[in-house]
Amino acid sequence: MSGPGPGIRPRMADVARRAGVGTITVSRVLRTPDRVSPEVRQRVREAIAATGYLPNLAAGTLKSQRSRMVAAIVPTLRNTIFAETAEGLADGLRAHGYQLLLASSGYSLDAEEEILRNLLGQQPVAVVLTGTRHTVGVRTLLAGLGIPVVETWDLIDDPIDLVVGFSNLEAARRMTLALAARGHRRIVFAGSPPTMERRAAQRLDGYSQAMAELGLEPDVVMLEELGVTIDSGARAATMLLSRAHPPEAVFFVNDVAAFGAAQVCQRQGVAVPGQLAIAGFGDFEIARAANPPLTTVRIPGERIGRTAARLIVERLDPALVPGADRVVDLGFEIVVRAST
Amino acid sequence: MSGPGPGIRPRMADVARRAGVGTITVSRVLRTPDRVSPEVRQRVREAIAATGYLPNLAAGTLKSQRSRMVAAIVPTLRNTIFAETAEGLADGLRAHGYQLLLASSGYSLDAEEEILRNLLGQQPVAVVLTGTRHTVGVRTLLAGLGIPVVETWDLIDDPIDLVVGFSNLEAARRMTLALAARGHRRIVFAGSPPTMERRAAQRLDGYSQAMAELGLEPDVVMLEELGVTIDSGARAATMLLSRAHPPEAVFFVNDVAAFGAAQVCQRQGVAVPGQLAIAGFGDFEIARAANPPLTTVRIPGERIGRTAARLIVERLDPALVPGADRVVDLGFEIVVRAST
DNA sequence: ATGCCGGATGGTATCGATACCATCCATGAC
DNA sequence: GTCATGGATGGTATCGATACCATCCGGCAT
Repeated sequence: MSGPGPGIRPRMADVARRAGVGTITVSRVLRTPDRVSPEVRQRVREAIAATGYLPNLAAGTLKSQRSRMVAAIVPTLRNTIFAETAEGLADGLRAHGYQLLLASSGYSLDAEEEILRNLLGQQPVAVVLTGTRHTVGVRTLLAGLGIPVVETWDLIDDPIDLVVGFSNLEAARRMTLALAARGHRRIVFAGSPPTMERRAAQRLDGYSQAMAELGLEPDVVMLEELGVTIDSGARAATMLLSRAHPPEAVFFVNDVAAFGAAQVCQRQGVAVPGQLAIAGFGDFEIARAANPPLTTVRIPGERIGRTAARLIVERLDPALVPGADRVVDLGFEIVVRAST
Repeated sequence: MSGPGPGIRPRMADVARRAGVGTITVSRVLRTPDRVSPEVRQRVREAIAATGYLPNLAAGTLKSQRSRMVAAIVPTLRNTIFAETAEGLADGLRAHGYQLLLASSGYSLDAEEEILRNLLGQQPVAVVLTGTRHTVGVRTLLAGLGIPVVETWDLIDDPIDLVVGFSNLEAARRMTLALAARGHRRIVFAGSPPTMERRAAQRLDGYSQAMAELGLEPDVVMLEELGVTIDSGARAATMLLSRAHPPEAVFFVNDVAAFGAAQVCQRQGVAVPGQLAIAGFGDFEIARAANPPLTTVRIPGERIGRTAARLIVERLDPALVPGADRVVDLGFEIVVRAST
């Protein structure tokens, strides 16, 4: 069962010899089994099992110029929502024999470029990026490559290649309008710095646009951290409540921060939504569990990953006719709960 | 700057020609720059930039039999704590030029083996697994390979190779004792099914052991889900509170579930810890944010990843003398807050 | 009965970077 | 002045699987 000793790994030729076939037949059993007769296939499979053979994919990649890997870069895995996208992507790809080469950029565009350079050396068959803002270097790199590129978590008219996401602007706009529909006028937007992320900027724009439509005065506060925390939301709420003239509603860029704000209100005896309405973004588990449960925007984190995987697989399989859509809008949903 | 057209990627020979050197010198500039004179190094670097050359790592891997990838398998990324370990690992490895090939097994040992088989084909230079329970196939596969293998999130006397974690048993035991020290006698343990995960089983054992030491009657309830949710904790709490003779304290296997229980108490007007003390496991952000903040066990999720990365790098760098320790205990910390 | 066709299988060149060994040159010791 | 030494550099074979093309065989149409 196990090899004769550590380090001595059988090669395809060993399997072929044992099965009494040529190496190419072994290759075919692994890659295109239906082009090999059942008996031979069976014999080769037994030889593979008997020798404990593991194909050296580096060799295959070199010759065929196609790896079985898809490179993906997320800002961070600490945020559940990107982790869900990563997992959806990994699952969707694995079902078709592709593997995920994953890296995180820490929200830095320059880091993204450097990481991408490394990842591309592995000859991935496709690339998945988070967001639609990238350095010129990233665009140049990917443009000349001719492999599928999927941008996620945002929508844009002229993607590098494909884009799967939803309109952050429209989502924030609709939530702002929903808050106004509940009778709130002084609505604050608590966001993360828009210079860092297009998603954050888009949400801010959506809020601003809605406020303009409503004829209301926009009022924005910034949370310090990018990976938005419970604490940062708590601090923002404390600050807002200490104002001489506190707002009627706060729309947080992220459920986690909104949750922190709800906690502060609870501790300080501030009625939610009576004195202060709170809305979040993301529909994380924490939003449903808050007291009161938080109004939020439900976004399809895992579906983004799965959809990206599907698009890639369709592109790569010559038998499948790829869909014509380069822009896939998965939409969002305003979930109104007791906090507004 | 960009190549002559899509698909035509420059090779090392192109760079070498342009710089007026041999290909091997280009290789050296990339892998061992200090073995090349500064002028030549500079010239080669310019040629690399001018041609937009990206090394084909598949070729290098094939010849050198060493990729620059480390394969890691986690049960899921949806749980923040594994995501943190993954991120710590990725960061620690990237600092030394290694890349993370990540997959998730969905808590299935058989899936783990199948995934590992695929990953090994990529010739990773090391493997990181979560947990210490694995199929015979996994052990056999890794035993014959001669590359560093790090098991994480648990401790065990005879690891496959290396293990980085903490004692789940001891952590649960100490927490149980801590609850008893607060005067609680009827202490319930709410865990996930121990047949699935050694970590869960170890925690259950730690609880049972502590209860035996204390001369108390163990009382265990099972949460339905493996990826333990707020809802599952809420359901468990509801059930326990509806008993004719409810317990004095509940020790949840996971902060998320404990948080759900705390919410139920709050809604039902059950005093915490007066009527029911609640403890969790993990010290997630949610534990600190709960009302009251939850007593919990702080575990070093990210440090596990970073430490695993360090061990791997030490093993792989022939210049470094690897530490002798095969078992690294990163410990845990009982964090007592207002919920007990 | 002959020849054609297509499915099954094999031989061989090849992908691109790196290991191994050879070569070359400058420096310093005698 | 000669030779030993070591750093810098290059030539060439090679890693292992797969693409390309050739070959072989059985079955079927003529």
